Amino acid sequence: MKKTGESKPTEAELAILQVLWDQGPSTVRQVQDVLEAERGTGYTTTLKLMQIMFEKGLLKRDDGQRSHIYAPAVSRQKTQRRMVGDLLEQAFGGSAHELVMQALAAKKASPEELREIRQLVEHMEREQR
Amino acid sequence: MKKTGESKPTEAELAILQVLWDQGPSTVRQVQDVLEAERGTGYTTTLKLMQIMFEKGLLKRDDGQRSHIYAPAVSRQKTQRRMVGDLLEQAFGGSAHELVMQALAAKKASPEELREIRQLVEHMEREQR
DNA sequence: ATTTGTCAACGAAGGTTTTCGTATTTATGA
DNA sequence: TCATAAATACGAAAACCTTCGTTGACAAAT
Repeated sequence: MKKTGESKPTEAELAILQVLWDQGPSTVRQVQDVLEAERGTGYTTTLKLMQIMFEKGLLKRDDGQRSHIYAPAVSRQKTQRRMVGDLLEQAFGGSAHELVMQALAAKKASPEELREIRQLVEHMEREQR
Repeated sequence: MKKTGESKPTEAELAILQVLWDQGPSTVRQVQDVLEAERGTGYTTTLKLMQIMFEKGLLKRDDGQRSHIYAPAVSRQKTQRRMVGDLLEQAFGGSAHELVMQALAAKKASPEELREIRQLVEHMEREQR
């Protein structure tokens, strides 16, 4: 088993991970440019956060260059799954059914999305025999 | 429009809300008895938290009695919806499809649950015409 | 009336997250 | 070489969350 980032990312950390997941390995500046626009974060704030995340094992980094290149050390999938799992326990008492209901209510899903979701569920039902 | 609790509950606050949603209006002592067993929380800790939640508008209270009676000021549904909505934006970039997938992966849903979810989706698909 | 127990109130401490100011380092080019 | 720009490093402050010790009020039992 591999030992990756244990702690669950905070809100600000998650915003950084999103950028890195979307854009791939990036410098602090590149991440900050996005965050500046999105949330008005200052440069040193982003830098410090990314340094802490590196120490926590949430990010990897290549400091061979003048500007260090940061990359996620945790996968989007695993992080998402963990966060959903936490929410499921904390707010829904483990009822996936309830969570899905609220998710669909929170965001009007498009017909395409609904179809995808239905097919996913059907697939899981078939697999479960 | 009614102006209810704006802020999103923290983890400890959510645990208190759960108890109140489940048991109905309760004294600090009644809430604490549950939390004591669940997370080993001390009495004054629970009290302080509930006082803060009252100030924030997360709880209502009736102080007519010797022991104040606290009740949720926010509904379980709305809170759940808000939290799912936040997670959807923060961690899934708004993709409900992705979220549902991870939710089902995080917790193996039972055949009954899967059936319920499928029927829910089918219902929504029909409604959308 | 005094004691005993329960409760709300208050304040403060410890931890974590987030932000930012300042200093230091490094590359570039005049 | 020196000035400048851009980046990292460092430390500390501000805000928030969580916990708990202590105090005073109140009620019931003695």
